[in-house]
Amino acid sequence: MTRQISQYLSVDCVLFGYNGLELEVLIVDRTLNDTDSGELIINDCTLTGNHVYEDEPIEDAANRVLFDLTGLDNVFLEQFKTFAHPNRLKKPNDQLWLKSTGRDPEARIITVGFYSLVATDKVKLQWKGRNVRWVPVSEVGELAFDHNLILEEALRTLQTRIKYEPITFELLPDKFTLTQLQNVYEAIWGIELDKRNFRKKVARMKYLIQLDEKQTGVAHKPARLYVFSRDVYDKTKKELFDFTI
Amino acid sequence: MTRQISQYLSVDCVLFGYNGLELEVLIVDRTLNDTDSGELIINDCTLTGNHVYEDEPIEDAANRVLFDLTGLDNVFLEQFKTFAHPNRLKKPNDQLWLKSTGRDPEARIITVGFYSLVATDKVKLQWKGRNVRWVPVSEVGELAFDHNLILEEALRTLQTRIKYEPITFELLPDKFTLTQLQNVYEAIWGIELDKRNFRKKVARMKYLIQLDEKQTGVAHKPARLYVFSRDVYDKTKKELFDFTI
DNA sequence: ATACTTAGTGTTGTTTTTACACTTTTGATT
DNA sequence: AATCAAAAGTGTAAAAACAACACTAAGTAT
Repeated sequence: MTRQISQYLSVDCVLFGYNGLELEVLIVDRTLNDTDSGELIINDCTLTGNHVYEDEPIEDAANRVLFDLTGLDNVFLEQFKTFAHPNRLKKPNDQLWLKSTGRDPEARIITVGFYSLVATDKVKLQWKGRNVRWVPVSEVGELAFDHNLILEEALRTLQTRIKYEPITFELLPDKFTLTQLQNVYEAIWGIELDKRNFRKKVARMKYLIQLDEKQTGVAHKPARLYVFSRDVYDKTKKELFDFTI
Repeated sequence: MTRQISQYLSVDCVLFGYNGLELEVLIVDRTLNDTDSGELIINDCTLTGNHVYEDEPIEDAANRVLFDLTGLDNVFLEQFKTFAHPNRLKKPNDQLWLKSTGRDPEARIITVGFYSLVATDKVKLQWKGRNVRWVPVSEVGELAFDHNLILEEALRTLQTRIKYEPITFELLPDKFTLTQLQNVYEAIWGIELDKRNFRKKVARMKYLIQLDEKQTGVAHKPARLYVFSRDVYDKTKKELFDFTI
């Protein structure tokens, strides 16, 4: 009994990473060869998406995509928007892609957009033999389907969400320095922040725990390392859902 | 040529209103009679949702539901989450509903959740002869399908969103008093706010314009009326996307 | 005239924000 | 051993925002 694939529902995961310098997004190269001539007919880039099995919740499908890619479970993952425009897959190349995977090119395919944050150095990437690579968000070119739109919305969501929720450390190693943390905010917002004010602000966040450890192997004064404590965060969040408008 | 309905895609609109006292949500009573005996077999309540036409963007479908209900165009409307669990419509009553509208009860039906804010006194409600009524959110009982879950998520989204975006006046008449505005926040959050601090805070919001008008027909000191200026808001929003974490 | 009801207002102490520049600590180089 | 390079780490003062708190004003109803 093989598992049935939904013919009209898919998930796309906008997988954000951080290389110490820029915000990156995971891009898949997809090539399609003509079945007869073997000639290359399409060479497109896309976000990492996938089908959903008929009996599979969409959150599970998104997690499956992430697990297949990164080998990681428990990656930060959040649904942000659903894309269902009737013409979203009606460009000629889109239609070829659908046909090549046995889909009905007339069907209205709905995709639920998730975004995800991973520490790029935590993972060894692989995906079904396809070439996947990190691309700085600012250098992403034209993507197939409506994936440029999806990326744009995901980025907007991320930029807003980090104002109110401490999720940026998901892009960093478990132990990180305050400068690294500041760099993440700067990379996501594309602006510079004041170092002293930034540090005063994070000093108030009880869930950022200073360790008795320092950076090693750097050719300058080594920075102190910090970890994020989910326990402390959950506790303070429960105490204080900030109601002031 | 009749317009085709999508067999697997729907929208649900969580329509929030405010009665001057409590936050309310629009609920539809649905009854189903046995085709043979005419006997009432189901009497369920649901949120206001509908099918999506095959050639219709989901935003249009959601706006159509709102227009059919309220006669209003340009109502505040925002997509907040998509519900696609494979078992979301597998309860016995859900299956009866699907059959009664000619749907395949086996199909996996995806619903995109929108929420919407309307000033209840702006609208005369009607919906295809069905009984629709405002119910205080705190008094909503068991709903059919997964609509209790959808309502819960919509409310959570609303509670969060009003912290950062001025959308509360959508629940009020065009001209409103500061007390009314404060009451809306209190109703949505279920807490009380300090009147003086609240007024100091809104005084800083340049997009709340004080009119040279006062309330009439009240048996006490009449309050000044205010309007929301979208122009001013859009301008200040562009100037200041608040980057501080 | 009086009572009732909601509108509207100010102060003080505390916390947060913003703007801004120099010293410290390490490894690398000579 | 001395110097250099590079990033870490730190404080202050003025302005703004926040939090707690109670009385007077202005209109209708009787």
